[in-house]
Amino acid sequence: MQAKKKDFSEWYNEILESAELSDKRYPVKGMNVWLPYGLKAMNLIDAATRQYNEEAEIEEVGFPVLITRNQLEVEFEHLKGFEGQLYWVTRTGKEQLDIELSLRPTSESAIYPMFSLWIRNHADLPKKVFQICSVYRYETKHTRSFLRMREFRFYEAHTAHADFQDAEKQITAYMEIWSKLNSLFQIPSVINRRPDWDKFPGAQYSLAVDSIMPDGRTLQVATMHQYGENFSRTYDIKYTDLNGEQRYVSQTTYGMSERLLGALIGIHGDDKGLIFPPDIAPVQVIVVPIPTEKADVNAYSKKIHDILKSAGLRVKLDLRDNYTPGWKYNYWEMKGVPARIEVGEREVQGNTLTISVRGIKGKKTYDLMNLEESVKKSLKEHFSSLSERSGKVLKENVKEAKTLEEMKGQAAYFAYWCGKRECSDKIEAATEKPCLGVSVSHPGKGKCIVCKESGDRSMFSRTY
RNA sequence: GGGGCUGUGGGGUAGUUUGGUAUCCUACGGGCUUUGGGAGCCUGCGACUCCGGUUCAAAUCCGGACAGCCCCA
Repeated sequence: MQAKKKDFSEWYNEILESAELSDKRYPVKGMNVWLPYGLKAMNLIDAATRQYNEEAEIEEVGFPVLITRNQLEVEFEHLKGFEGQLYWVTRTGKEQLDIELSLRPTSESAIYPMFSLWIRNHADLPKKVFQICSVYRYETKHTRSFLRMREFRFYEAHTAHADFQDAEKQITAYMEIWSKLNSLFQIPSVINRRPDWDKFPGAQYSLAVDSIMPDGRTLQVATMHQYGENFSRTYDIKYTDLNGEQRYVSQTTYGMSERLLGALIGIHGDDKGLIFPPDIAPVQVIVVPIPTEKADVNAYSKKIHDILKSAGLRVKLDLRDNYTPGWKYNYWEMKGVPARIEVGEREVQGNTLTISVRGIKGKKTYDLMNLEESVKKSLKEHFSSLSERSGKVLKENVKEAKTLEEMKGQAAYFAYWCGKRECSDKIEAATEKPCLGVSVSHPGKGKCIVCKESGDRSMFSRTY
């Protein structure tokens, strides 16, 4: 396998294939096949998302993939943002369709006409829904597994509120959801408020979670948008307030995608392969027997497996006899399994188990009596070493810059910026790093790095 | 959006300049043997991206499509 630091891009491509996450040989550009192991990881991300949305009282819904031309052809800047990227269904096997249908690039235009029917009076508000679905964007010529696809798994929440203040509270709630999710993921990231010229089409403002990849580029993994009344005026979403007056709702949305998985792979992996955080690992514990004639290691391994399984852990027993134990160690390390239990003659005779934790050197021996707690302790050790490493990525790859010269390195940079496009253009021209906006998660005040007027700590980096 | 490079068994490749029998590694199937950090031997299966052109003859030369990678905007 390619060393991760030497050629991140090559490493990333290789690991997707050898860890059997995704098969990119499918003959349609930008559309890959989800393999079982990759899909399991993605489904675990789904599960966490579902849980936190439910806790935030956002209800899951499922909207159709097709959107009529009428729904889309509302005169509105939102659509202009996607115009060139739409896939159209224009005919059936035999005839042209009277009303052409588009594959959703995102679901505002699918959901909001329904909001307009559902929302009648103040008692219907706030209305909060989300869905997990595939979306379709015919955009880039440079596609990349999980990071830039023409079909990709999308998480989108849409809310409607009685007034702007309530909608603003929702943005805060989104940040809490992200923070819960990232307490599982440990993705080093910065939240930035996108410059006006780079916000989502139709939004009043957009906040983005930019994750930092090991090569110093950033990857946008989540966005939260304040729509205000921009969409409700277009899609006629009104309610009757307490005074009997008709009012437009204020709306918000957040979006995330399979990029989350791409970010997890990119951030945590090493030269041996993947490293999954325990909550996202399709297999948390692998049990590898070491065959010998002197003890029944398989029965002992099976016992360990069964105990852990009934304790609710995702555990697997590798009984294949055509591979050596050493081969299996490498294989499951490459697959990113957090903990490995080795069972040989010594363990059986001593009633012990040997645990090796991915990403930590050495092995530890525990008494079989303490099986469950030893494994859980090992998973905790795994998680804290993983989050320590990811904290270092943030420190090493996001630097404070006082001059343009300092911003020319291979990293992402914080610099003070006055907010004028003229200044950010100058920065980009000099450093090849576009402006990601004023940092919300790492705020600060100082003089603009270009014009010396007062400014805010802002982020600049090359992006994926 | 502009430019460059590349498509050979499942994966990685030699062969392409100079047209003529397609190489090796790995994976996979079968068999024997082995197993405390990627074992060994025997044996077997399997490929020139697609469409068109040039030619007695095309993996090789030409054109296009599709796909992948890289750089720039």
